Amino acid sequence: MALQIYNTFSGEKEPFKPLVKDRVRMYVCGPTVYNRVHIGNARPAVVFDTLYRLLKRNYSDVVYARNITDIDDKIMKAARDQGEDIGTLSARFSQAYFEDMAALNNLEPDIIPYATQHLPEMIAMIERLLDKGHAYAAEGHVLFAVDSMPDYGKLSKRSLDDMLAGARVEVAPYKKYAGDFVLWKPSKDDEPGWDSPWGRGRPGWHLECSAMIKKHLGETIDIHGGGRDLTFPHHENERAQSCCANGTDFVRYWMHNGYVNIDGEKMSKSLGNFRMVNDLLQQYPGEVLRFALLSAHYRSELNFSADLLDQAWRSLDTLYGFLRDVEDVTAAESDLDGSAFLAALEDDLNTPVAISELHQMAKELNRTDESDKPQQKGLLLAAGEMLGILQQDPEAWFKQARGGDATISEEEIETLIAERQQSKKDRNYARADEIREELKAKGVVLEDSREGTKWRRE
RNA sequence: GGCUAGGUGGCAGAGUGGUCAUGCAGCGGACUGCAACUCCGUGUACGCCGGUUCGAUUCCGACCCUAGCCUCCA
Repeated sequence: MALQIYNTFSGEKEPFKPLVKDRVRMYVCGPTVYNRVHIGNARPAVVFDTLYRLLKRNYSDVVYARNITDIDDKIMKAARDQGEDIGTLSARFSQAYFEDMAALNNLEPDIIPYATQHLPEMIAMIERLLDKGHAYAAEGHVLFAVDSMPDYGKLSKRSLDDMLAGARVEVAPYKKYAGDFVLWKPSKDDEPGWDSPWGRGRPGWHLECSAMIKKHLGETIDIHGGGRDLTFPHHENERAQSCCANGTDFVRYWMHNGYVNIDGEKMSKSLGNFRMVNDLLQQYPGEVLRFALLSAHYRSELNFSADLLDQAWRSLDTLYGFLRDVEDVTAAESDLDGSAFLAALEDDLNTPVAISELHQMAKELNRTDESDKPQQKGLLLAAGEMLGILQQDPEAWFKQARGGDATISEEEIETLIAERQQSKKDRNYARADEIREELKAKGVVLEDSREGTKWRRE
């Protein structure tokens, strides 16, 4: 079955067809780098990374861009608070972001554009919008005139009247119309700014994505992704800018992931109920976090809890356990073509079902004849790679520290295991059991088998 | 107030007009010196009330509840 994608724009699942055969251009909104990211911010990165892996498998020419917003009022505030230059601050947090994303096994996007490196493109786009009558300058600002675009609001499915009726914000005096949004705003002398035809200032938030997409991916792209909360106003406004400036279709498939919730509430910086990726990484392997994020369909909300992470960890243990049993089997080159696993991913990235299929593949690997194991192992590893999991050495997986620091070293464990082997040989089972208990108390579980004793931390 | 999503077994989470999701946990059994791993077995799940239907968790309507967006936000 061919890839199906739910398109926010149409509100329906649609067959995916790239604009140009075998060529896919995808853009995902990245972070505003003024502090470390939380697990909710990580969700789109993991979801669209998984989609990227699938696209690369199915199409020969895929380009994935994920931006860094490095100019923004929040960055300015954070820099001021810390007596730091905005460039220094944003460089530090973009680096931290890359580290967090790498820990979650996200591949690097092909292009990582920075807003501050695209001021000329943004200014050019504003000029274009002014020329075409879609924008106007007022009091040092340039605003986009939303009523100049007939289908403004179509992406987020709301009418201007509805929005204004429910508006809770004061309307700035320089706006001709309450729904108009800023393309350019003036900077005070002590604020970062760039020279422009409208004076020294800085761009509005939505503009960077429009300008960078046009420059790096073209006027019409295939997929644009991000969190659900970006649908409005960010993506609606991006669409308005790009469609009006370029005069062509902007995005063919809009994709939005659901939120990560805590106790049924959206995780957000303003609510203060967020969990930083970096903090979680002190307690859980990145792979566990990734697995947890993929355990729900990307459009659903995902309730985040310690229980969820523990379940993810146990599930990965089971899968790695099967792989450990076939460590001496060389995996064959296996093709996922026609597999239920692939069909699940191609059905609007149904990762819960894909994971279910992964378990079935692992079971199959476990029960199949020796002669078929290389093939089955290859399949399982290939499927794991599509999801960005199961690529570690199984032994290393089980020996990694759990929940922070290891209280006993590998050498000490090996010594005790050797002593226990001897005790067993001497039929001193009391001592053997004592060692088992001692290790268990230190979070080490022993598994005897014909080949010897294996251990893992838990 | 306007608009948009949802409500599935202890937990997580798919899906479907009529046999089964799946995983984690639990329980029983096999295996094991004891364990662990693994294997086998195991649960009156689909918010509430009506309607359509031979049959609805799945379709339709009302109701209740939850979350989100309308303001920076993945």
